Amino acid sequence: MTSRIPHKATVDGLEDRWNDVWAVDGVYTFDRTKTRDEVYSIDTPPPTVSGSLHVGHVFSYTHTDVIARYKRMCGREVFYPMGWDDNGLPTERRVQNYFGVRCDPTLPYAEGFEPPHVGGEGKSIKAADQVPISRRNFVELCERLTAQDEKHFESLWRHLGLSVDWSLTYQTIEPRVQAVAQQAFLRSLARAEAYQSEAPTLWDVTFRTAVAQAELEDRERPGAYHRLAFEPAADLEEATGSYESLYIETTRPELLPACVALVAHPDDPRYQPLFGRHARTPLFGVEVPIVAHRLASPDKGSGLAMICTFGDVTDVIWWRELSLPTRAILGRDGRILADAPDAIDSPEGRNAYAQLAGKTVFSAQQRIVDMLGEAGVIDGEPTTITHPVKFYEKGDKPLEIVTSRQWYIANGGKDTSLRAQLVAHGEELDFVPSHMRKRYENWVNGLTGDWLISRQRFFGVPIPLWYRLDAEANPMWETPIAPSEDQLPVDPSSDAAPGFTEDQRGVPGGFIGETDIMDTWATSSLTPQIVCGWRDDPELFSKTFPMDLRPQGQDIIRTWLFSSVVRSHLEHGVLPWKHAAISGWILDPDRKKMSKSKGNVVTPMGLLETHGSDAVRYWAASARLGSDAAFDEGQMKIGRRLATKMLNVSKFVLGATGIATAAADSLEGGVAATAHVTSAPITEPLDKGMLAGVALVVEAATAALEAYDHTRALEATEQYFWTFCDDYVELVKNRAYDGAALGEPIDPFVPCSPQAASARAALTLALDTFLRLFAPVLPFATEEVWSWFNEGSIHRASWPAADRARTVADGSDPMVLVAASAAVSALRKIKSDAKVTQRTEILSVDLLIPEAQVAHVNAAKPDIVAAGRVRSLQVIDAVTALDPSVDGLGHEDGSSSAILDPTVVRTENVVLAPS
RNA sequence: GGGCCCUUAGCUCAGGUGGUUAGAGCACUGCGUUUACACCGCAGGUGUCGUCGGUUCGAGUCCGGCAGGGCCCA
Repeated sequence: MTSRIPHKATVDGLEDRWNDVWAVDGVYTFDRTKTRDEVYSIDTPPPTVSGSLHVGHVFSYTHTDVIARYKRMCGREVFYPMGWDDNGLPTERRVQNYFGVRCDPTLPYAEGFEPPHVGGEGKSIKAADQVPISRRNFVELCERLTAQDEKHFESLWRHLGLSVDWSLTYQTIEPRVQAVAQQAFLRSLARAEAYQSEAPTLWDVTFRTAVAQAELEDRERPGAYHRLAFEPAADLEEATGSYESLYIETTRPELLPACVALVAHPDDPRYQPLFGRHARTPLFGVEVPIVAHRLASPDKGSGLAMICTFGDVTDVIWWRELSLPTRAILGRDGRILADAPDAIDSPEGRNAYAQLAGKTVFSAQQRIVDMLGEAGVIDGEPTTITHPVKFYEKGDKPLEIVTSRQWYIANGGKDTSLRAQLVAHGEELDFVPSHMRKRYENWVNGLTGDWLISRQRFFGVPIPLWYRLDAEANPMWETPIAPSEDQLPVDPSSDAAPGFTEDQRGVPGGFIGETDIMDTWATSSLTPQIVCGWRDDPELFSKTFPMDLRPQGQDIIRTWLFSSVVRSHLEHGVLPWKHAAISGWILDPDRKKMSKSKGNVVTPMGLLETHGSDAVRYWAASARLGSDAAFDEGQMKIGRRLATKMLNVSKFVLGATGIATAAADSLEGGVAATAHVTSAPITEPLDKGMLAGVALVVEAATAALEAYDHTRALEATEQYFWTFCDDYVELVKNRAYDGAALGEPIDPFVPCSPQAASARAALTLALDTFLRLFAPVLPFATEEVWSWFNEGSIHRASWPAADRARTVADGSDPMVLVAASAAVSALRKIKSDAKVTQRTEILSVDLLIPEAQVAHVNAAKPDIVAAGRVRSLQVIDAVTALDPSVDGLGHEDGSSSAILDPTVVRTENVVLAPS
C-alpha cells in the first residue's frame, strides 16, 4: 500500500479503502491447514434476513469481532463464518407478499417457474390471489429474495469492519443446511430421541401450527368468570339427599360441551361427599364425574372447577392424570367443530350444540352466555378479571389446545437423567458474564415436556419421512420410512419414498410424505454442525468442533443456546463450545429497550457514516458483555476523537523520528527507517519509565481480553494512550527533534544525540504497541497508520508482548512519567492561572516535589524544563521545604500536610517572562 | 409467586479477596491557536455511594430486611 502519510489526517473514508484491501489480500481468510490447537472457531448468530439490522446487532457483533481480532493477533487461526437465517415465518410471509405466491406442499415441483409478480413489498396479498406452488419452488423464491437482503447485510457488516471470512457463509434454508438438519433428525430418530406422539398440543389458530414451550409467552388479557349451575345426577342426589345445584366458575363457558369432569381439591371439606358421584352439564345434559386433584384451588371461585378438553394446560394435566375421556369441540381453525361429541346425545343437547357449531371461540362464548342466561343456569353477572393467557410469541390470538400427532425431540423435559446431563453441560460452559448460567439452569429445570419440533407450516426444512399406506390407504404412522443419509436433503412432499415410485403416492399400498416441517430452532440449533462441516467435511469438523465461542443475546439462551447444547449432547456427547459470550440490550436514553414502535430506531449504516465505523465500534466496545448499554452518540464522538488522535499522534511520532521522511520515498524506506530507529539504545529514565508503563498496560489488556473483558482492556489502553499523547510526547518533543529547525524534515539515518535517539526509539516502540492494542477495537485507523510504515496488515501482526517493553524499560519505574507529568501540569497551571499563553517562558520557579518523587523529577528534569519553557528550575524536596531555615518556603501558603501530600506538586517563587 | 441483574457526580459508567481524602469520560466554566491534532490542549467545581439494620477497629465493598427499575420463568 501507499507509504504516503496524509497532510491532514481523517478517519473518513477509511472503511471502503481498507475493506477493499482486506478482501483482495484475504486477510481474514481461514487457513484450513492449521491444527485444532491453532484454530479459534466462532459460532456466529445468523441474523434474520427478513428483518433489518439495528443498532443492537452492531453492538453485539462488534463484541464478537473484537474477540476475533484479538485471537487472530494472538496467533490463532480464526474460523469466523457468517450465516443468514432465512428459514421461518418472517421469510415465508415476505415471499408470499413479494411474489404473490403461497406454498402448497402437495404440489409437484415446477421447473423454471416464474412468479406472477415481483416486488409486492409491504402490502399483503389476499390468500385467494396467491398462486400455489410447491415447497421446492417456494424455497427457490426465498433464496432469490433473500440474496438481495444478504448482500445488503454483508455490506453493512463489512463497513462495520467485521473480520468475517466471507467465503464461509450459509443460509439456514439452503439445501446443504437442510441436509444437516435432516441428518441430525434421522440420527435422533434412530436413537429414539426423536419420536412422534398423539397428544394435546398448544396450537395457534392463526398460523395453524403447533407451538413449542420456548415460543410461548403470557399476556395479560381481560376475561370474565361466569358462574354456572350444574344439576346433581341421580347418584349424587342419592348420596346427599339434596337437589341443590353445584356452582362452578369458568372463564371459558363456550367449552361447556367439552366438559368431562368437575374437580375440587381432595382436602376441600365442601366436596368430600361428592367425589366419585356425578353432575349434569347445563344445556347439554351430559353426566360428568366429580373428581379430586391437588391442582384445584379451594379459594378460587366456589372451589369447584370444570375440566374441559381442553381449555388450558391444567386441563391437560387433569385429563392425563385422571384418565378422563376426550371430548374435543375445537377445530384447528379455532372454530367449534360441526359435530357434537358423542356424549351429547339428547335432542336438546344436540340442538344447543348446533347453535355453536362453526362459530369462533369468541362468538361461541357470546352465544352460549345468552343461551345459559335464557335457561336460567347462569348465576349473577360475570365478574370481569385480568388474567395471563398463553400466546404464541408471534401470534395475536390466544393459543388453543388441540390433539394432534406431533414430532418431539428429547430435551430432558421428561427424562431426569438427560436433564441432569444438560445441567452439567451448563456448569461446564464458560458463560460470560457467569450469572447468565442461571438463566440456562432455570430454563432446563423448568421444562415440562420434550421439545416439540414439528410445525404445520409449509416453508422450512421438511421432516424427512414417509409413511406406508395400508390396503385401505390409512397411513401407518408407527413405521415411518426414512431416506438414507446420502439422499439428503429430501422433500417428502415432492420426492417419492425410497422403494416407491411417485405414482404410488396416496394410493392404497403406497405411501404418503410427511407434510410437517421442523421448528426453525431445529435447524438453528445445529449451527456448529453446519459451519464446521459435520456432514460433508470431516477434516474441517475435526479442526473446528467443538467450537471456542458462541456469541449471542441473552433473550435466546432458552432457545438457541439450550437447543444447541441439546443437539450437540445427543449427537456428540459434548458441549458445542467452550465459551458463551452474552451481549446485553441497547437502551434508548429513556432506559427503554429500543423499539421500532417508539420510532427511536436509528439505521446502523447512517450511524456508521456519521461517526465512522471505528467510532461506533468504540461505543460498542465500551460496554461489557451481558450488560445493557445506553444508545449514546456522545460515546461515539469520543471514539471518533480517539481514532483521529491515533492518526495525528502517529503522524507526529513518524515525523519526529524521521520515519515519515524515509517512508515518503517508499514503504521499504519507512520499514528500514523504523528498524533503524528502534534499534537505538533507550537510555533516558523518562523513556524507560514510559515503556515500563506500556508493559503494565499490555499485561492488563491481555489479561482482560483473555477473560473476555474487552471493556477493561480498552479502558486501560486508552487511559495510558492519552497520558502518552498529552504528557510523554509533550515532554520529549524537543529532545526528539534534536535541534532540527522548524519544518525541516528529519533524516532518520543521520546520527543524532543519544538522548534524541532514545526518545525516537521509545516513541516508535510505544506507537507500535498502541496500534496493536487498539487494532481489535479500531481496525480502520490502526490499519491506516500501520500501512504508513509497516508491511502487511496489522490484523495479522502479533499481539504485543509485555516482555518487549519491559526488557527495554530495564527495571525502570513507571512513576518517572507520572512524576514528570505532574511537574509539567504544575508549570502549565502557573500559566493558566496567570492567563498567559503556554508559550510564555518561566524565568525561574521552585518545584516542591513529594519526597518519593524527587529522584524521578530530577531524572526527567531536562525534558520538564523544555516542555515547560523554564529557564531556571529548582527541584525542592517537600520535606526540606518545611525546614524554617530554608528560605521560608514552607510558610508561603498552606499547611505542612499539604506540602507533604505525596500526590501534590506545588510551585513557588514564580518569575514569568514579561509578555 | 420464584429466579437473576441493577440502584455511585446533572448524564453514561469504573470501583478483585473490606483499609486513609470514592474515580473516569461526557456535560458545564475559564484559559490557550504550542514545528501531530480546534474532530485540539490545559485548568477547575460537582457525591447523604437507593434505604434501614447487622458483622467489623474500619463497609460503596460482606450479610439481612425494605423500596424502586429491568429481564426471565410460573
